[in-house]
Amino acid sequence: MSTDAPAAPQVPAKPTIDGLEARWSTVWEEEATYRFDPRARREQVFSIDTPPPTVSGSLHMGSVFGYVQTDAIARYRRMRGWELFYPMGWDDNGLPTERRVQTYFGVACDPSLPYDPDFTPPAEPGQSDIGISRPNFIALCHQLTAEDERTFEALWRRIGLSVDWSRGYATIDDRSRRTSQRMFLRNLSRGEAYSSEAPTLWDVDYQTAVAQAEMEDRERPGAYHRLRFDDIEIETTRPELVAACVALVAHPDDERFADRFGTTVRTPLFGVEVPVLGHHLADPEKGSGIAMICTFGDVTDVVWWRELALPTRSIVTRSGRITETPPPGVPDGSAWQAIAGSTVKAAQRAMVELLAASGDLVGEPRPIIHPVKFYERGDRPLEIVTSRQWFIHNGGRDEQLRQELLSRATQLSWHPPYMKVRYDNWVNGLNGDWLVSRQRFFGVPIPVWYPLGADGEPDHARPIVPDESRLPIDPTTDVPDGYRPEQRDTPGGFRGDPDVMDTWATSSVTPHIACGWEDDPDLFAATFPMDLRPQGPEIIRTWLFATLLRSHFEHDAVPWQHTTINGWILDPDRKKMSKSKGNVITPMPLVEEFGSDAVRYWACNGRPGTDTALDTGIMKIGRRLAIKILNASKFALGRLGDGPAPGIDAVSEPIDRALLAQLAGLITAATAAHEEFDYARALEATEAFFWMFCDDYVELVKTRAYGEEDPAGADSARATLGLALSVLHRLFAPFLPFVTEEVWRWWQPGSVHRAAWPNAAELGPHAEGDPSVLGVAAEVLGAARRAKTAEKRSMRARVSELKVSGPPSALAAVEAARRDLTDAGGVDVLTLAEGEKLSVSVTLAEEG
RNA sequence: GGGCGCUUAGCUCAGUUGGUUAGAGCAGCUGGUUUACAACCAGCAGGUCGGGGGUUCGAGUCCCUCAGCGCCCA
Repeated sequence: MSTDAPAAPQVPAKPTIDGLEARWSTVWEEEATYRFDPRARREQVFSIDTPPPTVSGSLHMGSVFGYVQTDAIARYRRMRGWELFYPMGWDDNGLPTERRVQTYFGVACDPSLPYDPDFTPPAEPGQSDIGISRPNFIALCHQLTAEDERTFEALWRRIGLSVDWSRGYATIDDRSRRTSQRMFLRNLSRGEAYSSEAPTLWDVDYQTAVAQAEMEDRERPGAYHRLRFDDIEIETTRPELVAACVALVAHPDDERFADRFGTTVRTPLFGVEVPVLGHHLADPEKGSGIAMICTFGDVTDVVWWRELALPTRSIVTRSGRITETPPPGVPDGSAWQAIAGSTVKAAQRAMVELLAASGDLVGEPRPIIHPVKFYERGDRPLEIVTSRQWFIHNGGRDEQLRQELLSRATQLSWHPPYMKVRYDNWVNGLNGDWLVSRQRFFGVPIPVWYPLGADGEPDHARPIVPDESRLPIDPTTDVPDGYRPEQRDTPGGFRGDPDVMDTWATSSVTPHIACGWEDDPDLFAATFPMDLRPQGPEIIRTWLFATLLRSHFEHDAVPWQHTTINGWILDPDRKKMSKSKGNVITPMPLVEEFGSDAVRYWACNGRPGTDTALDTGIMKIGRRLAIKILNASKFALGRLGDGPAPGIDAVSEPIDRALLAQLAGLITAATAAHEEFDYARALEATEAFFWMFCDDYVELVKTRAYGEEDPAGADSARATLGLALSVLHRLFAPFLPFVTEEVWRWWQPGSVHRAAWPNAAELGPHAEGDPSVLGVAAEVLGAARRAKTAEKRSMRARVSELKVSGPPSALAAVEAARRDLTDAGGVDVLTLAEGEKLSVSVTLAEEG
């Protein structure tokens, strides 16, 4: 705060809220209002792990919603005196960017092509994608995300996020790649990361492995086919996998098959001998009670295959086609030739025809609707293929770790608390380790190489890791220490891991990227563990969980103290807003129509964690509120005269003391709400008080504040107006940063956003005073207004007599406010009489 | 199928340990403009708190149950 002597207010003749965004965001940038002071000590810092927006995603009101709520929290904490560490990152690595680049430019990445330094993308995407090299493709990813990031930053500045823009990062930049790779190597060295050749969920279109967290169920039509294996009939929805069958399985307690366990049967068409086995996961109620196990039809097959130690007969390739040659033990006969090389769908048709012809299909296929697993961004059902992948332990196969992670989450304060259940559900439902490798291009490379034996085969058990000082590296172009570039892919040489990491593997270290883990120890010590992680509910299972996991391993601690989970944004018809539904609404037109403060008002009206409909009606109210603040401030400051407002000692009138007592209650309530991260309640309380202040208090004291007859009474009113205005400006500042900055700078030094949060102690002894006088006076004034309205008279009509009856306390309050009441109500004669309840009778003067 | 949340005025929503006659804004209706604000002001009207049952002196609030909506997980 400045030490300048208070000066007379400088109020523009015709204030407006239009254009405030451009003016003040420029000033904030120049004055570095939101710049983090790195000299701050940890106990002074409030650090926020801001979600890096996916820049390739569409900008919509859902983005604005959560970020504005967090900004209101940040602004409150800053005014409370915390040094805010509030950086913003961009999530640009990963498949969304690849997809966007592909469609935007009409290109496709082909890693087999050489780099073309002269490549320029076509102005318009052509009929078919142009194949380009991996370096060319990545260059286009960088080019497009840079543009997207400029658009996002412009919106965030326009909407008034108090982010320190000097501390930005992108999840693909050097710092993020270094941090992400370093964390991976730490996981690897402690045995928390490992690679394994294993069946994994696989998207046949994107040709990449997919993690459990990226998978979703979709209802799809299918059919049960009843197939004969010798004398046993099984039911399956995937008859095309008969060739991949390795066993039949029934529940061990199922008496129907008691004498068959341990025997074998032959598969139809192929005649492969397979055992009949028992396993508790077989559901006696489902189909005929006995199922075929294939490698691999679904995740249960994988469990059976592993736990029953079955052989592997994979027939589905990474591209989603049946292999050209049959797996070991399966005859290459006419049945095989009918499906070899065809798509899974075509293979199913062919198999059903053959099975029907051979009589092994019993009856007609029975159509059903059943859940099928899809990659969340994919179009075809996931297959399960065997490939070498990297995993990180996550408790899915380790009960002790699972319990540790459940317990770790209890060290976090969840706002609202019930959101923690989603985390618990997720952790309890994990059924395997976290698959972090992806067979994609625009991501953080897995930072390892493999030594090649004399036969040219890689030794995956002994990966070569770089020294941390070399990070970030790209093992497909960088060379491990002790090797020469020519040794790449040669016997006795080395090979770089071609994969990149799951985008969440990098997003899960955003606290480390932002806080400068290992790069800037002082900054890290001042900001980590962070104070707050704000985020959406849909990424509790991914972002929140993975970040907690990494911090658990690396620091044996939670990465933040608090997490706030925002609600969904719904379209005006209360449907979830999402790109796929095509109901997204872009923010900029709304910001332009209503103003940033108004859009922020709407967002801050959404309760923490509560889904909120897009409602321009609320924005209109926000706009009116901002204008009202402008006008009321102009008026009240105008009443202060040519000099500064009188000090608190000038407050003497009971009604003024009552206003300040109520104001003290407001400060206490708003502060308590903010402490609970309940910005919406703080806004609601402040807004309600403000309208009362304008409609009742200001109306009552406006005449007295002129001060022509009673200088002491005028000073009391002016001092109170000044105090109330100062407090209200600050209480509104987290929500309406532009209009509050505007009015604050008419009469106060510095920025309202660096001003001290109001404290009831500022109001001195008045904070403890009797607030009731104002309420009684407002009630009496209301009676006079009602009478005038009932008579269809102007509010300026004179009241010839106002009779108030009521208990002594009420009469004392009316007496204390007598002059303000007669001024504001236009009352000629005010008489008091004792009575049971407060009642008012009004006699209006004759018209004319 | 399991979990979580929601259901209060025509609309959007508050309602914090159970406690006077259930609130706000918007929309509606009736009025009012010379002296901060018509992007304004004053006032009015509008609800068996989703249905049913229970606990209690007392239930929008706690318990059970049913229905509908939404989300997450199978």
